[in-house]
Amino acid sequence: MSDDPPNDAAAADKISFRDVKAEIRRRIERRIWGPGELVPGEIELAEEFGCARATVNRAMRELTEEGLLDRKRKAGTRVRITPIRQARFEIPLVRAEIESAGANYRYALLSREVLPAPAWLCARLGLTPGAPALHLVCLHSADGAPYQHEDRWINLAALPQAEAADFSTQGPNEWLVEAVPYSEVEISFLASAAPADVAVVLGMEPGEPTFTAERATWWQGQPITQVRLCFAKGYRMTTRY
Amino acid sequence: MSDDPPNDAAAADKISFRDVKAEIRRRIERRIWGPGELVPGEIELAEEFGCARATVNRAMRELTEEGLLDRKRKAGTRVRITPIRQARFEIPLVRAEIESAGANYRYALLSREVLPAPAWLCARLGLTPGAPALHLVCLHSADGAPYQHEDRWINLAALPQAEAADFSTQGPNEWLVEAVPYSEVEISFLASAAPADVAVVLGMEPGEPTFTAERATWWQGQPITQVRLCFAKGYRMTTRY
DNA sequence: GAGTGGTCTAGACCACCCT
DNA sequence: GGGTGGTCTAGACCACTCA
Repeated sequence: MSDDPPNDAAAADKISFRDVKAEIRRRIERRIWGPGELVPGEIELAEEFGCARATVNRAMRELTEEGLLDRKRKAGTRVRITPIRQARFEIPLVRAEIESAGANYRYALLSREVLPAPAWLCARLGLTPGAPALHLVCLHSADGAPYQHEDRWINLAALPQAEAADFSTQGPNEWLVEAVPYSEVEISFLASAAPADVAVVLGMEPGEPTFTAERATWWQGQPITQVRLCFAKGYRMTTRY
Repeated sequence: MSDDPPNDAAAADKISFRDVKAEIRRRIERRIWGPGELVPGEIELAEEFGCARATVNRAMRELTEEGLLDRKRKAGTRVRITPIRQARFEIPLVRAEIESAGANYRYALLSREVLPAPAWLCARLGLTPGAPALHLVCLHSADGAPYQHEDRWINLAALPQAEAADFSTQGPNEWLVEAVPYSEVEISFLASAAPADVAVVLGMEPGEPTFTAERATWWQGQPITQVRLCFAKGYRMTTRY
């Protein structure tokens, strides 16, 4: 009862945009504001909550980003009829993914060759036919168990220094992150049948389903690399929202 | 030459947080500010750009969210050593996904039964054993071709009105979005071998790889539904970032 | 045309946390 | 301890778009 400490929820010091956000979210979830319904304007809400309009604005802006609201000038703000469900996945380096699971990471280079880029790769990345490419095949393991098979092509025209790089101890992924960070990426996830060579390495039967990621990367419009990652049996990509 | 229209890029009216964001991003991409490096403080940048600190703040806050920067009070702002690569996927209703591809959507209910929830389901959702559940199997087609097989369980203890709902023309997904919007979701993606019944429906061989999503849903802490979605051959989930 | 959201500003206070 | 980011405020102007 002494003086009130600034820690508990009851202390109504100043309204944060988080408070506003939470309250608005509550009203949507409890259907106080039903789907498709027009919600009060920023000024009105600012008065109700006793805060500045900017505070309400930030709250509603973030809720819009999260797919709960739909805002239009003049028309006002509405609760989305169908909330946009979106999930965010982090795309970690394999090493980080394995180590953060508390397992021991190991990397092995299975093959390396310099070839003219095959036709499908040129089509995929927009390469000039016959451009020199570095083809790498690698295995990433967790606690000694195969975890991910990596089949990578690097455009040597754009990244000639890759030819001199030593990929026997460092994975191409980590090398590339250092050499060409902040690039533009297209990524796909699919289920594929493990080709024989991949299956052998991952300890599966050929044709068994393998969770697969395909990633193509550009840097300032220039094609850099394309990779197919096949995960060992039982892999799942999970998230909450 | 009359008066200057406010349309072209050269018109330097007022600095937007977008401008600041783009410029900072440019400096990071071009390694003017290298990985791990400390970048100037908000006040300094605000002076450089000739704008308010709040403007710089918003720019840097968003770049932090996008995984390019790392901010700590007192320590200042640094370029992330390894940028966090993250991808955002929208989780659309199948119907929307199919129709937005310009195809004709069709829905069919394959089976429906009320059962006590099986043990695995209770474990997954945290249900009391023996709770009544509605089990639905459906098929979603695009232009007459099978697209997605849906195997769903609904917790009737939480959603008794589901038992009376007519799922012969409307998919459970759409019904649930109306009945229980804004719920909490855990979703996984994996590659699985198509079970015989699924394979038949999707026109695949049993055991063939199928891209699979598993989704569990709660509402205010209460388990609502669990679904396994198997996609037809060739499905990919793609995004750019 | 007018109302709503979108953004910028200038100033202020605070919390956190490195040196 | 002090510097940095985090946030709120009050006011202002603008752009879009609906009626």
